[in-house]
Amino acid sequence: MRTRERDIFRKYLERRGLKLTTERQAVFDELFARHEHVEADEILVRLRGKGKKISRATIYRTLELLVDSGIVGRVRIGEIGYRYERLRAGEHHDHLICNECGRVIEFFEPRIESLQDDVCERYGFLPLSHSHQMRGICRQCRPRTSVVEAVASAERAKAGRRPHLVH
Amino acid sequence: MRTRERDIFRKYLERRGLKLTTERQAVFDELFARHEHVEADEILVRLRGKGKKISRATIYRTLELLVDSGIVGRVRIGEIGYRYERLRAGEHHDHLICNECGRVIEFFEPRIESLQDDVCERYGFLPLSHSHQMRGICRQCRPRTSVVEAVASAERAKAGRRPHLVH
DNA sequence: CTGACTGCAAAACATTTGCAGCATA
DNA sequence: TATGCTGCAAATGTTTTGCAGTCAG
Repeated sequence: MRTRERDIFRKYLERRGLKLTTERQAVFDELFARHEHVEADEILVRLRGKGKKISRATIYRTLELLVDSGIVGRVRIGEIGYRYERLRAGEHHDHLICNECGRVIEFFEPRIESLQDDVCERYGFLPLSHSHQMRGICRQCRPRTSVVEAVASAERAKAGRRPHLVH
Repeated sequence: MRTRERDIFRKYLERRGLKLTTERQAVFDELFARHEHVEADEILVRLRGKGKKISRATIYRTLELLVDSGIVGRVRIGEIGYRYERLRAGEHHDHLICNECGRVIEFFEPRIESLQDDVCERYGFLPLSHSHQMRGICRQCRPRTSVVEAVASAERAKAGRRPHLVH
């Protein structure tokens, strides 16, 4: 399975004379095994856990190729470092990130997308990419989190040098 | 000038038994001297340029206090590190970032803000903060940048490990 | 005076890179 | 077989921290 993306990747490599090595396949598989937002190091740990021998450098190098080939996206979700997510061709989404459990919810709101274009036009700005995310408390965590606690949670997140984005 | 923010900061420090040192004042002044999006290191360089003796560690420690006091915002604008910007009470804005010249344009679109709330409601998500930015080519850089070049610019940015956000 | 602050240098982190040996097309 | 790949370890760049001396309230 995941033949479509695998083909894209394979062709991407072929076209520039690169090789589809076992390591590259392993990273690909790990990333496409389930739909998640993974950190580079998580991939290393998971693969090592499965007994595969691979180095951190190769993970990073492969992730760069995957992102470049367009089938994987790189987003800043935590405060530090990046998360990688598989992309479905032509689709696009932004993120809601829970400060409590770290859950990442994807959303797509066409009216926001179109207003973005309006804004760009207003400033004579040619948009090439955008990044939009909201942080807060997700539905699952809300029942056990009052608004007061939510603010405290934001504080905690800040103190712990985790989440918290400006505004 | 900048009495208002200076007072907020002073009170913020007082309330927690912290001290308003010359170094903290210097960082404050540098940040509020003009309205820009500055990197920690830029502040160091500027202050040193003015003959002030201050260490990088103190800059970072002071920036944390300023952000915490609410009068300064910390945003990810470049690919690496943060930028700091003074905030005006109650105001909020998001950013357009030029891949060519690095210029940062602030924008505020109430309809986007309100749609954000809609999205959150839809997912039962309690929003606490958000981060929204678009990358592309600004008005000043567009005349000398065709669309084809713009894409190339995005590529360059990627290769140079600069700009480029996913999507 | 005393607890808070500073500078320095070292540590921490995520990520990148140089290099010598290894393996895929 | 010839590039391109890999792992390793060292380098990077930003931000944080421990510590001993210094200073604001």
